[in-house]
Amino acid sequence: MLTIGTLAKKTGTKVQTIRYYEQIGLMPEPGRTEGGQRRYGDAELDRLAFIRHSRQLGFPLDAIRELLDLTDAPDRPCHEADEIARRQLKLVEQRMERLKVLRTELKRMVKECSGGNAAQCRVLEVLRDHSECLTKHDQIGA
Amino acid sequence: MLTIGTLAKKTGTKVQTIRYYEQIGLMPEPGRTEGGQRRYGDAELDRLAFIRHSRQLGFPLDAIRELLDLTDAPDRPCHEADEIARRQLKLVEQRMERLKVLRTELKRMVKECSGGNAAQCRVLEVLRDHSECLTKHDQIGA
DNA sequence: TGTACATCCTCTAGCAACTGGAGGTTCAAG
DNA sequence: CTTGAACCTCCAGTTGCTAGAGGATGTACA
Repeated sequence: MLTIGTLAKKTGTKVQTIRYYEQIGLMPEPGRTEGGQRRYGDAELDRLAFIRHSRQLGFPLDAIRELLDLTDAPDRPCHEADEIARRQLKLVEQRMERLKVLRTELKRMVKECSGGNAAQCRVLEVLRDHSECLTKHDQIGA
Repeated sequence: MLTIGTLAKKTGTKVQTIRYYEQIGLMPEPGRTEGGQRRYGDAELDRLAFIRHSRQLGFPLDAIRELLDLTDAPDRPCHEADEIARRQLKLVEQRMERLKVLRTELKRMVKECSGGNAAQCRVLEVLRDHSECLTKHDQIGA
């Protein structure tokens, strides 16, 4: 039986995060001691490790929820999990594409900076005037 | 004189976002009509365009605030803006590195999926067991 | 058995950067 | 003068946590 702190350490999660996962129904309500403290078993440890690993791979919690449903129903076809992973892969690739464009633009801005004062600053100038950009970058975020 | 809606259209911003920028002090409080509606001039249009473009390049609002301060003080040295851009460039490059690792892992997962049911699913298996990963990926998010 | 103190509990609020909706007012065209 | 699109304020929600207040519990050691 593990305390929440031990579980946290073993999975590299913060205690509050575990409670948060419980709150949103991603982790089950565990058993409690007489005094009301949570105690976890190996099943919960596995589940949390799964969640954390999926997060590290960038899966959003909703996707993880679906994946967990699949592990709970081992006879359902695999392609659903495959689908989710493919979706995530696509997302990652899209983000990389966008970042590539941004990197190019930023590199150019930094390179052209000749070190005068703000009035002649190329960085500020490029930001001021979108038309100076060599590439289109219309989506926000990264 | 522009209404908030026209300003929004011209800059590709949502109306609410403009009001939000005003609320957090990124945009100035504009003039109002007798009835209390906001009216904007060209200075505000330029400022908002600057903000939006910076956001498209991934700059966080805090950084944009600094950049705006610089454009307001044209005799300050340029290297501050340069610094901010460099910082952003570094961030973008870090994100790309992380995404690259994730992409590799996800690709492998998807490739190994042979299409049985969830019990034999490679995707789920890899997620279950971190030790199967070829690379380390310890940071969450992307 | 007592006590110290690390860890646990719940609850609330905050982060970034918006977005959406309710419920009501104003503006401009016809 | 009416109509209806666009405006107003205020509040709540998004994602995925994180931090803190204020108090209870569990365990090791004397």
